[in-house]
Amino acid sequence: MAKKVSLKDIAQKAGVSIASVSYVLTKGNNSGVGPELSEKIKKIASELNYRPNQIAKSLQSGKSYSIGLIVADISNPFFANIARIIEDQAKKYNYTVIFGSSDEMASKSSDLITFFVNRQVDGFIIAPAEDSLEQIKALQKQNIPFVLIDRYFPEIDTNYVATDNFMATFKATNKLIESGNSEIGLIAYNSELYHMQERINGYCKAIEEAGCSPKKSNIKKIDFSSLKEQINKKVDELVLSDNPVSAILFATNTLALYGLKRIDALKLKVPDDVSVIVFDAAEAFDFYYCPLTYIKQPLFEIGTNAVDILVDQIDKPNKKLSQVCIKSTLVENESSK
Amino acid sequence: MAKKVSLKDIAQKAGVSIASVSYVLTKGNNSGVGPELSEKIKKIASELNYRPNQIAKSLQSGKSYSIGLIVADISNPFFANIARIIEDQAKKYNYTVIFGSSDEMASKSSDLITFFVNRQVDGFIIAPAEDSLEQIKALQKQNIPFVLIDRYFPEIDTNYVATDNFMATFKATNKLIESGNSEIGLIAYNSELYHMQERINGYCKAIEEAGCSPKKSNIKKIDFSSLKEQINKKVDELVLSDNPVSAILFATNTLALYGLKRIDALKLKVPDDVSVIVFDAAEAFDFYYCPLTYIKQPLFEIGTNAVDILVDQIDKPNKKLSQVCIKSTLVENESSK
DNA sequence: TTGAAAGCGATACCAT
DNA sequence: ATGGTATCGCTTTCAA
Repeated sequence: MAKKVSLKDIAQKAGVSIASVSYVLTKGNNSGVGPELSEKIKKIASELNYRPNQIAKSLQSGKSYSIGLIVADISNPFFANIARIIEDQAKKYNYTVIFGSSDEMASKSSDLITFFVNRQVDGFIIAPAEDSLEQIKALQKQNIPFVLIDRYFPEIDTNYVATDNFMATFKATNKLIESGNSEIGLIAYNSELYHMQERINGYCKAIEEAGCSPKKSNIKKIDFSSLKEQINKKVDELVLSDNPVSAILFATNTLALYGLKRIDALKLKVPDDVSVIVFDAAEAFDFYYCPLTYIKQPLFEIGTNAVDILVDQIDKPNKKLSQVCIKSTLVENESSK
Repeated sequence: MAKKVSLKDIAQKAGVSIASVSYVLTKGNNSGVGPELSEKIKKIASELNYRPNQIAKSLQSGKSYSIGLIVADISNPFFANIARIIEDQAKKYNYTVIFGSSDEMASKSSDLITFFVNRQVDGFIIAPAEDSLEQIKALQKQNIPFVLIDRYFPEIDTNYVATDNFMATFKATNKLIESGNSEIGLIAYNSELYHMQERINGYCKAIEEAGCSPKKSNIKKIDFSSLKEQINKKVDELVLSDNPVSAILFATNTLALYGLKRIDALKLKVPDDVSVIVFDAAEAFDFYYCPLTYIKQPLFEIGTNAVDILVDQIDKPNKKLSQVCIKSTLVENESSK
């Protein structure tokens, strides 16, 4: 790699001090440096195609202008979309985004956080993995700015931006009840994460308000790590039991993707045999024969807010925490009839 | 942010020099430092929870251990999947990935490259945008290591990893011919990018070998920036003309996504009314009523090879260039019958 | 208006 | 075996 041009090179060529060059190049016109000298330096800098070394700047300033984004899996459309929004928003503040996927595993998440802290990121945007509470607390203790997205921990006070998961599934379940479904199944992840708990709670609350009590047998929980192995059995339990459900609410779009495949394989028709509502849209559903009713999360707002809050927190470390909860909307289609 | 622990802090607490601390912490046991002192330093370092400042290391070593990934759009599943593979592979070498989306625009691509160069990335993995040839040449001239993926420029000698686009569409078109289709349409992007040209060439070659000459009216080109505005008209021109095609080859999965929606809207059935082959798989096709024949790109190989080659190039700047072309496979399903 | 020099944190050469 | 010190590129204080 050809050696890079530094302030020193410019200073030598111009026959001035490094300091003067620095002044001109960073402060612009009102640098205190004389106009002719100023011009000369600018000219040489551009001739030499000078590019400031961001690393050196960072070492000196203590700011890297980079943020670490940790999600479950960057290849998951939900997170890929958020990543794009975060990228664009971060660029507005001149921040760079470095990313990592935790695969919902605390150990990977922990490694990533350490890795990124060593690289001196100025802050984090994190969709925290199961059992990562301690890591988040550690971040807090070290006063490293961060914003949680998608999920958060109600027991600790942090910045977060998420949707109102409880209301979202509450409304969705109500919709299914209104459509005349009495037995409604829920397929969720087997997780203590707050967003998942809230989705389950919203479902239960709606059932209760309808005067029933939520049945354990209608709530199926699937392990993150063995989705494909468990989903068929859980779907079967819901729709093939003695008292089968007439509707299913899927707590994420990945669950729905595989769940619907099973429903199709069983030759059951949506919505005639089973009504369906899905949490989150996905391109995959574009071609489903029955247009799906789904809960639409405010991705753009989540992403932009997260960046705004993080950057603000980085600039003003004593700012009070921001906890943003944004409503999702229920997009009604045929599948919930 | 609580001030970070530095070598100096450890040195002070241990009553030794910074140099000794550095030796112990970087060289391990055979550091030349006495065993007792060694232990003492290690103990204090871990007590203080010392984390080396990667920025300082980078400044000193001239290596940032980060690579810039520039794709068209990180939220596009194709690139999101590649990003994940690159992330995992980079981690094996202790590299961090920072990413940016060019939206297929040369201007954005150029900004990103500059931005990342300033941040001292050690190298790039780039899916080059239209008209970005000059930027790539500039990278070359500056001796900055990079590997192109997905597309490359045949007129310049660079590292690249791509699939054999020509063979892929050649075989796909042949398949459609074998299935008895005489008029075959191609929907591609209106782009000079090599991968797109090769996909078009492969199609033409297959038609020629079948003893026909490719008709201009059967080849439809769509602008990147106005896909949704143009696709319906192009599909219509293919299937509703006086001499309609009986099969369509889509040059990317995004084109197919919208093209198939149009075909459905026209009440045409796949494959009875129109046979279809798609370049690349996508979750979106999982639910298409007719299982689609598609060209499966070797994503994993492309991603891992790109990282391997880049890291090798960073370590050995004089190494000769690697140009890797990996076959895609045609996954045959109902839609091409 | 200009510049010398300290310092950011870590490494490595060269003394002792 | 241990440590002083120059160095990476840049910013900023202080002095001239």
